[in-house]
Amino acid sequence: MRAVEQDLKQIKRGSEELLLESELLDRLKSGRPLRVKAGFDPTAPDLHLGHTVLINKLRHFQDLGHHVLFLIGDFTGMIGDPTGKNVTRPPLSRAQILDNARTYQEQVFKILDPERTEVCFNSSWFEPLGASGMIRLAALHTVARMLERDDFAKRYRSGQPIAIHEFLYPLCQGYDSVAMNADIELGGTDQKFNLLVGREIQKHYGQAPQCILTMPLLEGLDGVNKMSKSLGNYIGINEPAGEMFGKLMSISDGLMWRYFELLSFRTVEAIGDLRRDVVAGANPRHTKVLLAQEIVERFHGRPAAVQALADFDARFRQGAVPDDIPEVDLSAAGQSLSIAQVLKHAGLTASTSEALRMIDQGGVKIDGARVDDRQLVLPDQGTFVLQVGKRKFARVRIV
RNA sequence: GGAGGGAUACCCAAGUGGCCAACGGGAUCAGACUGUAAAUCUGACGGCUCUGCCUUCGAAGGUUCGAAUCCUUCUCCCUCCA
Repeated sequence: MRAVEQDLKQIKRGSEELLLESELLDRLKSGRPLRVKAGFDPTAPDLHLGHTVLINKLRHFQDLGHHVLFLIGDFTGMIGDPTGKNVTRPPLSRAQILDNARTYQEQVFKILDPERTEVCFNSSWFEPLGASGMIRLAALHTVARMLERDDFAKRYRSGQPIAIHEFLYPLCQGYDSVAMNADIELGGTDQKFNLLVGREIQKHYGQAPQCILTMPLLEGLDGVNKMSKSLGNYIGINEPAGEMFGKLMSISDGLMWRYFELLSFRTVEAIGDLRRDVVAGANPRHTKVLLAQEIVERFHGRPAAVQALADFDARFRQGAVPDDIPEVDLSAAGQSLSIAQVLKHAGLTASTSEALRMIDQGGVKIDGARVDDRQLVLPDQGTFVLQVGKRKFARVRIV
């Protein structure tokens, strides 16, 4: 009995909301491994730190002996989850979805225990369901109840289009819970509506409604929007150690505490101590280094994390050129190339116009020396290190 | 089916015949200051063989010396009525 209380505490830690706690407690007391569901849309092929908030929690469940059902929404992916979106998502092709799903599985086992994870694809029950089954499913819910959902209501009010199939998404997600016979489903706070629909649908199918555990959404690098691939404000867990470290260092001081809270495995007390130190005058930069080190170490190991810090210091505190920069070979074809052309072809700028602007603004360097002359012509052979801004480098060899 | 409103660059949004590559805000990028933080200041922000040229204002035609702006048709979205 004591253990069950402990487990519940561990489960709730860091979470936003647990519905209904009493139901979950009863299920925990039964002693059987719970079926823990979490769904992922294979819309983006890379997992990022935002996803790991939830995956870490799944890992907690596994550590407590429960069974994780990792759902890849290969069917619902064709709909595209409208959650939090103010526009209709373009549907993905079948091939894209399968491709993305594979990448998902590879990455998720960096955190989850494969032995206690069951990977499911919801096409396996939606394909057999058929059109008639889908209509029966759709009959279980009303338009008015769908419009209760805030983002639908907003879009409707502000004159944004809502396609009919977007209404199907919450229903499908709910039916997933039926098909998987889920005891509890995890999701971001933005998923609450969908998760609740799952309870309704389960009741219709004679199942005990699942419990719901929502996790806070992790803000992206901008500190405002939630971390997402499509907004480009994410840190992918497959990113190179240096990349990951750099991105973590670029977050704002305020956001850093949020990341500590949701990503760090440090105890609540330890984080509180760090915060006190900063308030007392410690340089927040050092604290941020601790965070960045911890996260990089988790995905790349200790040596890589140490190396990333060393590289970072060399590059930004001493202005050194990083070791592993892209190398580009360009053919001069007998004639000399203008600097703008080279920058464009090396992929450092999107266009020659942009290259010229960067030069005008003093953002371009060759072998460490600033370029002032937008007409500059490079010799028809040789190797140069080109830099645009603080972070874009390329070693260009002209032959 | 009927009536009305709308579509402008990454997003929001001005512009209703020449001064428009298109006001303004946001985002972004560069420079300065820093801790690749925040805040602040400066600048840029369609493309090119770049003191000039080319292509953009839902699409296609048309009127005009000249159109994002006027006309026609089409596509899409919204609102109200049925």
